[in-house]
Amino acid sequence: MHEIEETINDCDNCALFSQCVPATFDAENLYRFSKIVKTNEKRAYNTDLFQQGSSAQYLYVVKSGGFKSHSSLATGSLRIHEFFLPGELIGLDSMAGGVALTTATAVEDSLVCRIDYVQLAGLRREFPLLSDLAVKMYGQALAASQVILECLSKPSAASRVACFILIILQRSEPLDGKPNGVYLNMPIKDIANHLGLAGETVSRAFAKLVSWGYITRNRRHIHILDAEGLQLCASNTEL
Amino acid sequence: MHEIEETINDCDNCALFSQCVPATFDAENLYRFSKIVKTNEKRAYNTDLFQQGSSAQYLYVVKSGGFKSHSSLATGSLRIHEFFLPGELIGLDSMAGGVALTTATAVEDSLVCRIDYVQLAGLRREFPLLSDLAVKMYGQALAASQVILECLSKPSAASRVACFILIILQRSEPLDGKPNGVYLNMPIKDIANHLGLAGETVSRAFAKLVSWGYITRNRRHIHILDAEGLQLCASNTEL
DNA sequence: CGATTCATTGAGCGGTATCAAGACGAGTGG
DNA sequence: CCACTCGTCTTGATACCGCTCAATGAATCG
Repeated sequence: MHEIEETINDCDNCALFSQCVPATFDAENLYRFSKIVKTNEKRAYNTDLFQQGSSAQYLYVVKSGGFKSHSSLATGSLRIHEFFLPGELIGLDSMAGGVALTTATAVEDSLVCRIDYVQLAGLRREFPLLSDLAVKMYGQALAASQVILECLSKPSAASRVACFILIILQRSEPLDGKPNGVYLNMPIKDIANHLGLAGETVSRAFAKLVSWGYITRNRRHIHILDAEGLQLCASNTEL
Repeated sequence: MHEIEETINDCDNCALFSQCVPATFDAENLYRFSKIVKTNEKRAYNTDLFQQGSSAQYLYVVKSGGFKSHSSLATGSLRIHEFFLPGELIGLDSMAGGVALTTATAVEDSLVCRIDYVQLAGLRREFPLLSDLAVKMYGQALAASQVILECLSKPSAASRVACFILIILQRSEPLDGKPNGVYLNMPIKDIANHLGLAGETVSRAFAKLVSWGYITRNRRHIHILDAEGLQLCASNTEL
């Protein structure tokens, strides 16, 4: 058994610990894990975590701030694939291939924890528990992807935006204590791109949701007044 | 070492073997793997592989035919999440939670191979190689999901349909030798639902693609004439 | 052949993209 | 403190596109 003090990171002191990867580890696993994690790397607003096409070496955990993943097509058009909130993993999709499928950019000043792919794979072979955890993480990522997909398939702009708010709310709930507040740390334009809409349409959709009494809004701060109504609006194919 | 003849399935004789899960296994692993696979289960058109909310026990590989996964929301609206072609895995997303997140239904008479989750997890703990394979499979599933997401975020119906054709083409290419032909084994209405469009709109989009000379079409058989043009159309945000 | 399901085609309407102009906030320098 | 500027966001007008509804056409099966 090793002393916690020997660890080179502060996972055991991290506010996100209970939501993070090593939450289920025993002391031995936690120690081994701590050796392959570089915690609290700082990334400034608008800087890239990694770039599309470059060799992917690390899995990241968002500790604070936020990121977006996007890819540019040959035509020059840019599409935003995902947003990453504190506690979420970035780089799962590139772990197998070793090549980054997207570019990840900080939408605000952020802190990340960095895990080496190769060392993680080594640890995974030693600790079956870690293999199960990987399956769980991937399953969650797939489920999250399906939720976004469902959101994208809605025909109405208001439905998509309502759905998007609920998604972010649900994903940010475990960490911030505020059950009815969401802070959208990305520009409206990025949300619009992500949802396959024009920025102006998203703006109007927000205005509708406010006028209907479902939410109040102050710049990027959203407060949910009527979660059920929002849910109804999100699931409604019409409107 | 065990004799191949002892295996209870015919993985070693399967036409899909080179594209399938056990392709990278050595004889020992293949033998062990064969013990937990039930091959060639028959599923008739329109029957469910599993249902949303039920306990998920098996991972499936599509051997022939095809499936769609869909979920029904409280409002009664139904959304089709994914289509599964021969050689692809169904049930990855439900492996961790043990509850089926979607319902999977055969879109034509099909054959599947069934793998028990629990036994697979046991094998995964024994054979590190299998753990790596799981990561690879999940990575592919995530990547596929992102591709679909990109397709959904396109504003134009023609773009979405063109993108969808290319996706199916790319995914069916490794198995059928036909590099420029696609058979869409699902009704147009299902494609429309999946793409967030109306059935009529998809029909018109097909007509456009035909009139522009990108494809020819005979019912559900699609023949690609100009893959580059189709690609251009798919990636074009306008049009 | 009639019955059913699926696919196409047309007419009208509503919603979203587009373009343009204006409002608001934050940061800067006088 | 105020003018200036830049980026982000909002608001308005118009054209286009896809949704809806309804009717027709095509294919499969009993």
